[in-house]
Amino acid sequence: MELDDVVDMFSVMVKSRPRPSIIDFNKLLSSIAKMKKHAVVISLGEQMQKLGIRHDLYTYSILINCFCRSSQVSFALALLGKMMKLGYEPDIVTLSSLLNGFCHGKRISEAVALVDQMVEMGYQPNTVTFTTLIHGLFLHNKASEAVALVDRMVVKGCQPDLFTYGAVVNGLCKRGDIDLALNLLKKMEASKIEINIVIYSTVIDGICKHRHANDAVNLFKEMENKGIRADVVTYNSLISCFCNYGRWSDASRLLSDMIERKINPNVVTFNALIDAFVKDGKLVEAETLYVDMIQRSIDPNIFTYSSLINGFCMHDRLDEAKQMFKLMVSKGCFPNVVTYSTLIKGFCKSKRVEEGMGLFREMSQKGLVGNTITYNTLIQGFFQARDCDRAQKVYNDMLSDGVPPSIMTYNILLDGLCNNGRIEKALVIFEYMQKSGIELNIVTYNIMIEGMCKAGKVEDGWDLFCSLSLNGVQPDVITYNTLISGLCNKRISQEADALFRKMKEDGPLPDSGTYNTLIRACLRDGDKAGSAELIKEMRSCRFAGDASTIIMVTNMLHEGRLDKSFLDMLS
DNA sequence: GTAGGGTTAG
Repeated sequence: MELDDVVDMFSVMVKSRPRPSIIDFNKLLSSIAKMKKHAVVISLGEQMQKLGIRHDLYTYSILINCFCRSSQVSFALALLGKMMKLGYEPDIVTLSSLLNGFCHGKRISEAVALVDQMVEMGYQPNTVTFTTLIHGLFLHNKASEAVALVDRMVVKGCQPDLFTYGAVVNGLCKRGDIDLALNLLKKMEASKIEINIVIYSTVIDGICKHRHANDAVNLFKEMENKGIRADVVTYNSLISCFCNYGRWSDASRLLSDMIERKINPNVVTFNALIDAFVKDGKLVEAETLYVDMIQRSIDPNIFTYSSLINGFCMHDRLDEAKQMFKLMVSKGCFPNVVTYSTLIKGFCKSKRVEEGMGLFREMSQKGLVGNTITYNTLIQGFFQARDCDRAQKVYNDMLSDGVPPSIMTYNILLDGLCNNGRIEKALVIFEYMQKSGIELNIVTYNIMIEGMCKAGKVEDGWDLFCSLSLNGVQPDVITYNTLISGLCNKRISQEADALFRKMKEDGPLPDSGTYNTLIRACLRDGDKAGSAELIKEMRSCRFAGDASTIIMVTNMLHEGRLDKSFLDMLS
């Protein structure tokens, strides 16, 4: 039955005489609660009150549960007080509802206290009570308390059931505590609780995400040897895991394996494969799978379309991306903020930021709210189009729309300003960031060091580099390369060499960029021996001359300033 | 007639 029908029935019941019993009203409220329409239940409860239809213990219990489910624990508590005044003693069910409310709100300490109070008041907590609290503890990142509670409930004579183990296993796997989860599987076997496929799939998925894929396959085999048959979800976890590691043949072997076993792949299976192919630049394969899934009568959904749109955008095939966008709408599958952001990014990357902005307005008109990523994309788009003012305006809009900037937002701002010759403005923002305790990452510093070097302020870049360790940030290869390049361009070769030595002593490994920058600097200085030395070292690290170095050497060759052996050395 | 959990994909 639909919600409307049930509500209609309520009005009929209210008018009919004699009035139906409170039990009938409770049944009706309960059915609405099962549809998760908690607000409706609450409002019908109020109407009953006004019409003089007295609540009983069950009515209160249902209403308290609905208040808790809709994050209005304080109202639930008020109702509990009211019902107790009327002489109704709450039972374990009502109190467990309340417990659930505390757990889902930010009141985990009250949840813990409630269970203690229940015991003091002579209630015997059951598996539902404990499971609810365990779930709450995981929600609040208190995994060890949750695990300890499983043991404590056993001590209190309450055997964990499948629900309890499900909650714990899931909580542990999400955190990557795989060993603890595996221990629990053993415990379940010892206490003769049948481990079902969902529990196994949970653990297999956890291993996929936090351990080696082969370990997941081993558990998969172990499970099947015990006579528990994998289902599509189990396969989906493994397939997406293999895809993430680029193990295409393993993934497709699993796909044919499941088809052969008549475990039908579903939309999730195909989405995992399509998305992974797209991200790896294999758009043709992704499109083939898309055709394949349609042939199997599996309907693409918003994930499928968004992945394919992303694929077209990555290859700058914006017309096809837009076509796919229109297609999904025509199929009744409506784009969300991710779909729009993907498309907006495609347009921005293609220097068509105005069209990106148009899409942003379109999505806002449809009631979709841009998130941090959406705004970041547009800000970056305007900077790339050298329109600092519009970029700045989008940033201001972001703040006034209440969307929180991330460190990525700031990095985009700093980078955009630096690249558009507005280093002074970037410095103001950078100082603001330092003062307001925003956690800067190495990318932030790299942007500023590069900006300073480009603006001819290599000394400032050097100072900033020296401040890194004070701020607890490790320089990476880009930091070194940027500063080395800045020093070379300023013809401060000795400092550049010193930095290169420091890098080799206690920094990240030099890469091709490091060597090429130094080699070009040597050549500019006319230091043939030094550059030959560096080239030798670079080659021994299996790097080769890059385009700018080769062009430079070729030019010098033509000018007769170098002999041909130099070019040969480079590659 | 009232309470709890768990798996996959952007």
